Amino acid sequence: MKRQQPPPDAMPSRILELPTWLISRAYAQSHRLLAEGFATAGLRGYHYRLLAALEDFGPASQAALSRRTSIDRSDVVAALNDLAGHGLIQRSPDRDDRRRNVITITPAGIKQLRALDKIVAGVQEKLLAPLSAADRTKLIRLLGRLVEHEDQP
Amino acid sequence: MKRQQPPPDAMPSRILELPTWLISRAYAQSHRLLAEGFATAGLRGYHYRLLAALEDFGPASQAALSRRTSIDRSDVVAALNDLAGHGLIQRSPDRDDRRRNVITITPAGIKQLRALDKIVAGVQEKLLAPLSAADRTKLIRLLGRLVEHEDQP
DNA sequence: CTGTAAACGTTGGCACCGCCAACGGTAGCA
DNA sequence: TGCTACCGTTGGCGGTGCCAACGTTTACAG
Repeated sequence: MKRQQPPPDAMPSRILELPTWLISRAYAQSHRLLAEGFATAGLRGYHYRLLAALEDFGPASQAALSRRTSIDRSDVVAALNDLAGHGLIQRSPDRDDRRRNVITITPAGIKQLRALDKIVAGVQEKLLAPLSAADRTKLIRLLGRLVEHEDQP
Repeated sequence: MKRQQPPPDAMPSRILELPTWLISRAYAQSHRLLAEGFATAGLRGYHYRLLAALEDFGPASQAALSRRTSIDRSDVVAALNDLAGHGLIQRSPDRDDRRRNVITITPAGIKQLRALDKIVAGVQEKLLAPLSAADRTKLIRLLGRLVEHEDQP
């Protein structure tokens, strides 16, 4: 019985046990799953975040979207260009403040967002598959506490 | 009393509660801390992984290092170039197999690795600061179980 | 023994996410 | 009014992770 894929060599143990390493592995997995899912729609994580923010908060300026999604203003520009290209959002000048664009999600955008929501839910399921419901809750609580303290010096 | 930094707007809740989102936030934090630490030595995560593998397993070919660190062969080339430039490793042709280079960590490399180990340990501490010892153990176990199943179809 | 397959190092490229600097245009405020 | 801040946009950079292709060298099957 021969191994089909060459055996994955062991990493240095000092790294293998690091929390930072485990987190980076978990992130790699979740990123891979999400990217695969989003790619079926020709989109990426940024697009999902933006569409979700638009549905949750309604039409908004690009700067507001940047703040709400934690995506850099310049990256918002590019992602919105993509979304507009797919007809998922609409950009129009703000008549009350000529610095701004008002971004609106289109019906097609809402429809796409629904599909992405399903994909994202499926990814959570796949990612957490090895854990019981109780363990999932525990993990989420623990990660939440790590992340809460994000902006402390 | 005025806010020095503009208030961070809230993200869409559907995203804020996703395990994949929490993991990506945790990764961002740990990556930021590690990058800051490594940068003080002018190095990056790849370099640490390679030095650690060299110390743990002894001199090795680049392909072996690639497998042991899960860094792509082509990226190993570049990272080893950097390390050689800093005098932390030595590249020499393998006389028994002329396809290979033998990579050896230098005394300076070992010394640098010691410093990086300390930095990395400090980052674990900073990252896990919000958690009790028991919670840290729990988190590590849970993440370990997520990551174990990495290569399942 | 010979021809094919595999491994190796290297170059070059691409994607995603995140971040920063600078610009011209606009709005708000002292 | 003039200064400051905000806005959208362009262009760039870095870290991590991939993949394709190449010439060289080794290993293996016939």
